[in-house]
Amino acid sequence: MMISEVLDMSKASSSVDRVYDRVRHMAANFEFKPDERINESALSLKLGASRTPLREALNRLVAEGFLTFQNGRGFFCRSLSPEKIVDLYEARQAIECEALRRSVTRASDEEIAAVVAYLDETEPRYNTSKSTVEVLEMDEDFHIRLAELSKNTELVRLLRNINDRIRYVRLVDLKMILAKKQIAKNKGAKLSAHRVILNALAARDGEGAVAAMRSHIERRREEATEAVRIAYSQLYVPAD
Amino acid sequence: MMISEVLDMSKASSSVDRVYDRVRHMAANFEFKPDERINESALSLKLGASRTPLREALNRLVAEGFLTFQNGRGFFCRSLSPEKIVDLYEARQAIECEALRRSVTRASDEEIAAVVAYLDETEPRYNTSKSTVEVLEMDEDFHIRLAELSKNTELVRLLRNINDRIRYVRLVDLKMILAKKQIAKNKGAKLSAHRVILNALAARDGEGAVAAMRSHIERRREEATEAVRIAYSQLYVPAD
DNA sequence: TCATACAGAATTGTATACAGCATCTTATGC
DNA sequence: GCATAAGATGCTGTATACAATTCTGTATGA
Repeated sequence: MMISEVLDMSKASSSVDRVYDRVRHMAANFEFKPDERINESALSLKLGASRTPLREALNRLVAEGFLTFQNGRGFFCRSLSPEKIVDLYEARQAIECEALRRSVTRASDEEIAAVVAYLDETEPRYNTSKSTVEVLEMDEDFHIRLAELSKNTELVRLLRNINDRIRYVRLVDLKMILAKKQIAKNKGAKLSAHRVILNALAARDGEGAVAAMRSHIERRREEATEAVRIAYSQLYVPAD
Repeated sequence: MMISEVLDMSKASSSVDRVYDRVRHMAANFEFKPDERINESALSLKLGASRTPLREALNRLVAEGFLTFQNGRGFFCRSLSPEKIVDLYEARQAIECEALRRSVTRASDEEIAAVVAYLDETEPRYNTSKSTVEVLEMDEDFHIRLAELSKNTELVRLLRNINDRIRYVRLVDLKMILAKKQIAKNKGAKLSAHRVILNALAARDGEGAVAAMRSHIERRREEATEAVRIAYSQLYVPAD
């Protein structure tokens, strides 16, 4: 038996799965423009699969909120509006605060310590990294690990979905923040928002942790309208 | 031009949509047993459509959490476990409390009054109705109307999804409550939980409203484990 | 100039076919 | 009697075909 056969736990991922991953990534990053109609034949050709598995993937993505569907007219990229993004930020607050509330009683000291260790490890790169994509990935990863402490798989699932749907705007927002050099001001003296949340959780201070999380996300939510405006301008100008 | 053409806004719903509605209903009500494998050919025959639109509908339902999917083995009904149901109740708390928090500043007095009117109208039937299905529908409807006051379509969407996924267990739970005659005790003197939440919202008392909502749902969450046990026994005995 | 109607092209919606797995049955050896 | 292997069966995964619908571009009339 070959080593590759032993290591291959991927269940020989199907055509639908491959197509799904690709299209989801494309939709998340607005490689389809907002409200753009998706041509099934062209896309299936580009992805090297027939329309049948493509349409199955597209249907999944509609249910996940990445695409929309109109009878007889086919699939479209989701629209991009400040209202929609604000809605998602609020949903994120709901999910993450609830998760935190549950984590206070359900997460062991060891599990919390593991997230602290992750924060210790990644924090240096936070302020030095030139890649906004990398920074955002670390940020998302932290929030997911934190949410997982709640032991509630549904909350984690919802958070993953929401994160992926606001990723593009968050990326723009992050660039905006870096451009304004707000990071530099925050560096050093003040504890990072993540650290504050985690300290409160470790101290089993539910109210404090939730309050810190709420205001942490609230800050970004308030920037959403401007971030969407910038996102639009980025989407409709030649790539840099 | 015929009147029917003018009135027909239904866009001649497609085969996928019809199949989707039917299968979603079946899955919500556990007409498929937990973890049961779904035979596509048999089901497509039963629903009068070919496998192609059926599979598109099934893929949507996987993304919505009603079904699961395993590569090469096909589609299965979701499993039914106390842990999963508790997770969903907690997600519901997160969503509904967040919606309430937003409604405090966003709902007009008139909009709140409309929900009060709905409560006034339906409340008499609450304690008299023999149909648990009707009672649950009224309850769900109230919660949706309340959530809509937040003007956050994403929260409403999430709540709809969660409600549909816990409906079967809630129905069992409701029968359990009625059997114990807890309704009779609550009738009269005490304000209904819905009334308390709505009063707090009308008074713009966000903290009070959220606290009332949280404990309202919490009470049901605590019964989830027993309700799931009963649900299981109902599913695996001859229908009454 | 604008609106409308029509024909052709393009695209979607669904059925069907078939290859490839997974599962079940039966047979065989221990 | 039990475990295992081989063959048969049934189901899933995907491609393709074609019907039905929508879209596009052009021509016609007010």
